[in-house]
Amino acid sequence: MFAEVVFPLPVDRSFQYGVPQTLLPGVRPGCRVVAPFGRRMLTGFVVAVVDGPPAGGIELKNIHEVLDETPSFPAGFLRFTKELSARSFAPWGEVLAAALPPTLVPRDRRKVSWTPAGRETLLKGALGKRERKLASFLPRGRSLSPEFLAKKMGVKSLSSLLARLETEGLLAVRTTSSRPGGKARAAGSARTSRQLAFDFARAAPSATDGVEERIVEGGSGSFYLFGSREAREAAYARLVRRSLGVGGKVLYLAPEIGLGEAAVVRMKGSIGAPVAVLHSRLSKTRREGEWRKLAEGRADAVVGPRSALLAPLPGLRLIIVDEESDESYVQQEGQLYNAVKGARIRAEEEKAVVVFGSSWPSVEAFHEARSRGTLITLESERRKFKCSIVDDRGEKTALSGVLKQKIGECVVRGDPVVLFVNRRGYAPLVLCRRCGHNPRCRRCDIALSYHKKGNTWVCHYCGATLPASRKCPKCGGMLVERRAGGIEAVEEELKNAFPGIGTACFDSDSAGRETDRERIVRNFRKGRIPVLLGTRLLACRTDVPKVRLAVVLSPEALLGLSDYRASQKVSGSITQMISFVEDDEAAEAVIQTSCPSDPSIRAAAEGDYSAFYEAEIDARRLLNYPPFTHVAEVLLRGGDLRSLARKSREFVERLKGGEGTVEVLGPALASVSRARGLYQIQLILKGREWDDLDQALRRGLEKIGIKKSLRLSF
DNA sequence: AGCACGCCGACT
DNA sequence: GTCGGCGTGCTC
Repeated sequence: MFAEVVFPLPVDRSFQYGVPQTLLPGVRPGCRVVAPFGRRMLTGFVVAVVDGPPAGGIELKNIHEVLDETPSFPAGFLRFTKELSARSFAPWGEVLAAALPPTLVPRDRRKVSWTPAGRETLLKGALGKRERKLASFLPRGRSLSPEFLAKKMGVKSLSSLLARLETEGLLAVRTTSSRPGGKARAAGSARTSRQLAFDFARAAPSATDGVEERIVEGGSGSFYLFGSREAREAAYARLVRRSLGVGGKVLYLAPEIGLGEAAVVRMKGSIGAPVAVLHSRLSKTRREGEWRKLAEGRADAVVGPRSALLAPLPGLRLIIVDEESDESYVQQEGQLYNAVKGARIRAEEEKAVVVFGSSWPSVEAFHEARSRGTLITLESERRKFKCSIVDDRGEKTALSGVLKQKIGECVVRGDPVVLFVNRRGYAPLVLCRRCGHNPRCRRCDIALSYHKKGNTWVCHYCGATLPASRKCPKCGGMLVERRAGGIEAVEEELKNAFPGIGTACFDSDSAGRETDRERIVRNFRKGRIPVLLGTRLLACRTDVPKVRLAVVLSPEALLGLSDYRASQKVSGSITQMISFVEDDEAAEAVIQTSCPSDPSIRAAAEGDYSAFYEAEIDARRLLNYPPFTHVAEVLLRGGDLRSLARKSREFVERLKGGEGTVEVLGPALASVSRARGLYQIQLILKGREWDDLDQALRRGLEKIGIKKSLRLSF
């Protein structure tokens, strides 16, 4: 018998192993195994078991150990992840590893430390330059990993140095396995679970009857719920209850961690279903606990952000993807898959119903739902609050006079105000008055922003921080901040206009940790902060009480030029931000912008999705963008611009050498041409059929030894 | 990812 | 002239 195994490595293929007699009954698809790979021992996953040896007569190694008594992954989950990995260009093994808590994917870790002999030699000063440098990063008595040390020392590889010192007996290399002693531990104590609870008192619309029917039948299906948050949640409640009623499990995806938690909290009431929560910020042990709870069937539902897509849910019947158009679901740098696409695949492979929902859908999804007849428009009352647009061209200050007056009225009345400023820090650009130079990040091709708090220059791309200076580093001239209000500048202006006013900033600088964020929201709720300022970080919170006045400053700043999704992004963000306003005739939202006549801003202000959709879908049709074509955005990265450029041309050559027509834009330097010390070259591929694009990408990426990230439309 | 093999610059 | 850097390629 032979096993096909995939490993959590950037290697997109499986490897065959022999199965020794002693392990025979235990090796089944979905099991975690330990197997020799090169000269290492790795944890991998059995994806198939076959009788005959593979053709080609390669000498096979044997599986070393089986870690599971019951497979970690059921057959349906394997099918789902295989398809997800193929469609995302992400190695299957990496996807499977991402589906497990890290504690269940043991890895050998090497640590080096000085031996007594090494320490002695070092003290005597009998070692060379290199060795002394190593010693400065590796204190006596410490054990550190070779990778960590190499990074600290700014070297690509330390292997030869370490190997030599080891053979000389000066350095000790210890290999530790994170593998726990025994097999899968016994089921943990059934800690009190969270209660999944929607508000059932609210009369839900019968619009979802068809969906409920499908859930009860137990087939797969896909639907789109279009409507306000309140209307959607009422509908979700019905669907969740129906699904649990027939013994089906529920997967509920929400955009951000904060949102996920808030959603759980809001599901108060009771239907007695234990809910697990999964997100990457949980501690390793918590994550394992929640994972086991689900795998062992002790929880009926899971709530979480994109990563919860891979939660174990035996008997899954319903997947809800709320805020479908949210960017956080999308496959981006460092992220393996698109969670919206993944939800659909999972529903297909595991015979579940997937329900997407939003009050401002992505045009792609809306178009698809409409043409397939799976769009469900939820009845919502006409919104009552007023929304106006203020033109800020010609204003000298960040807050226009009109705006200040409105804020003043609220402050006097004691009504809380929320103000969205989509720019961190104080000034987004610092310029030298004499030579025009502006300080830029050393590792990224972007201007540093000035942050008054801490008096620093910050790179908003890589997070690098430098002490700010008043003088130009180039010519010594005076530096001036370009007055284009960051959140700190707006706060300052507010304090000048309303001396003594209480404010707080909700952004990644002032509210980096979740505890800070909760404290700010709590204080705001209690009325201790009359005006709350926030970036997009605040926009995705759902635990902020509604206000009488919400202000959106410069939403056009979110417009990335040359991005076909810009209108979608801007209008979606505005919709999210103005939803902080109470739905009342006396409440108001104000959008202050330098593009007051932009159609997508206007549509969002008026809450008129169909106006936005009709205009946008026409534009997409005219310019051959999704949903009428498929687009892949490819970002290639490398430290050396020359070889990167050469490789990107090679990539294009290979793309073109096949059947099917694929339009290639680029290669061109990305808008941020250098990030974290790496140059970035961008390509955009368009294809009428997904298959054309898929095959072209496969041809291009084959054996291309290059750092890449993809963003695929679906 | 990590580890081995193979080719060019700064040291004995 | 070697040592030791890192680009390239492979791992059942």
